[in-house]
Amino acid sequence: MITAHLRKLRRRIEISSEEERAIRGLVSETRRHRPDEMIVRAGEELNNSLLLVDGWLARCKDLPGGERQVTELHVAGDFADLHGFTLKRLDHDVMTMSECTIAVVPHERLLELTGKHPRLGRVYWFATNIDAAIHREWALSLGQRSALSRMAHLFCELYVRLEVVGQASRGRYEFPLTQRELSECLGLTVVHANRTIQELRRRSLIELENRQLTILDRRGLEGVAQFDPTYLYLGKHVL
Amino acid sequence: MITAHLRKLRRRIEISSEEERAIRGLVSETRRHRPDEMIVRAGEELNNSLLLVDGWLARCKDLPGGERQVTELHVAGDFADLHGFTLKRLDHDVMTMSECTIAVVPHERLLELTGKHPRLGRVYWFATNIDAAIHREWALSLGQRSALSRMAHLFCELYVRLEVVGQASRGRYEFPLTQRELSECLGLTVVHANRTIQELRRRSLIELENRQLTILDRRGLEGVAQFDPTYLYLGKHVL
DNA sequence: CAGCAGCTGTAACTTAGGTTAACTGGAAAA
DNA sequence: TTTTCCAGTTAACCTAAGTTACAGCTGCTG
Repeated sequence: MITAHLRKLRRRIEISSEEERAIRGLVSETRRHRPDEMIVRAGEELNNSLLLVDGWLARCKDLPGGERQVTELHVAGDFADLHGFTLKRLDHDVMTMSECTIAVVPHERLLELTGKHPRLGRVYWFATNIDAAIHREWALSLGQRSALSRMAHLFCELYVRLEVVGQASRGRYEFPLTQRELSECLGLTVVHANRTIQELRRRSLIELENRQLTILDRRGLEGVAQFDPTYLYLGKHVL
Repeated sequence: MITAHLRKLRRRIEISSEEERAIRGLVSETRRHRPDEMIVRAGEELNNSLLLVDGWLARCKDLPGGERQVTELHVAGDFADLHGFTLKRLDHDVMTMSECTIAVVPHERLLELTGKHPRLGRVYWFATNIDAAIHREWALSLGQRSALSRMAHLFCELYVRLEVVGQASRGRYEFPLTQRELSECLGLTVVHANRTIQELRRRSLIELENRQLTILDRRGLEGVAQFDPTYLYLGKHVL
């Protein structure tokens, strides 16, 4: 059920089998959701955090005028709102971008876990800090990279993150977002997002059809993205 | 020495006097820095976190071409790199924006503190999660707000954060950044940042001279910023 | 199986913000 | 003093991205 999550953790730190057992005990129930559902609303009080087992989620922030910015995308193995454990209510919505399977983790269990295993407390603290590092990289993209470079960067980031959980290989992964949703990640209009996809296609860097993304030239794509995965903290880490 | 920090914490959560004593014991030494110094370099191994006692710091991310994005500004009472406690190395530089007084907190002491006081562990986890919430609000600004609204938003955010630590009142605070540095926060060129300041002045929303920012019309400024401080989590919080 | 809704693709035109470059004025060197 | 330097300012011009509008396609659903 939560193998992707453990795989993601183990890509960064050691987890003993006892710790693994404790982590597996976090989940109280699992749920299914249809695409385009809002599963956490900004401001509502939280008693659970949601561990994404399968599918894609987005953290969305909206302006009164309706403009939307996605601040992070989540894939299998990610906690979508682990920060809700300390924040108690979120400053953004969480929406499904595809069919999703979600494991519910009650905050009491997290409290108990981090009490019994202080190291796992630091591990999950670390996990929210990686989310923050991703936010910073997105801010760099939004503030300084061109539309083309920004989109290329997002495709590179997702490739790496999906590969960790075995959902990307041989330059391919399923990319369930519509162009509108993609444009909301990148701070572009749909029309310009479309032009930008065309340009990446024209340069033979990617293919994108039927929700399947194929990276034709990884080097080339990483080049236009100026992609450096250090910010994902993938090396082995001691906590 | 770290009164601003305690004031900031207490604005959000209860801190007992015993906890206060433990927190005061974190600091090993304090240092002074001149403006425009790099005090933490991206990637270097960290054994300390830095608590800003006085002055302004910025978290900077640079592109190979030299473009810089500031991902967060820090003022008195903030930990500049508390996330370094779990990340061990940063994905960004930390630079002084003014003369600064900085208290050094060794990671061993943080480890000891969070071991003895698990609640304070959650408090500091909470603190890094607020930084992430600020990152998200900046991403929303960078992706969706106009230059004018974005700059207004930054001025509003800083007013609230400085007021908490007693460094802003009656619509005024010291703003030590140059227009170049300000432009790097906002993802604008210096020239356009300048035009944008002019426009805020023309609308009688702010004055800015000799590194002093005066907000002439708080309502008006918050209006163009569409500022809602919820993301700063200022209410009382239980952990 | 008609009709609608949502996603994708294009084109024509507009605009916010970028670029380059030049000028000002004050403060620190010299 | 004079010189240098840098933050701030302004202007002229340019371009990446936004806007509006429409057409084609797919997949529902009634």
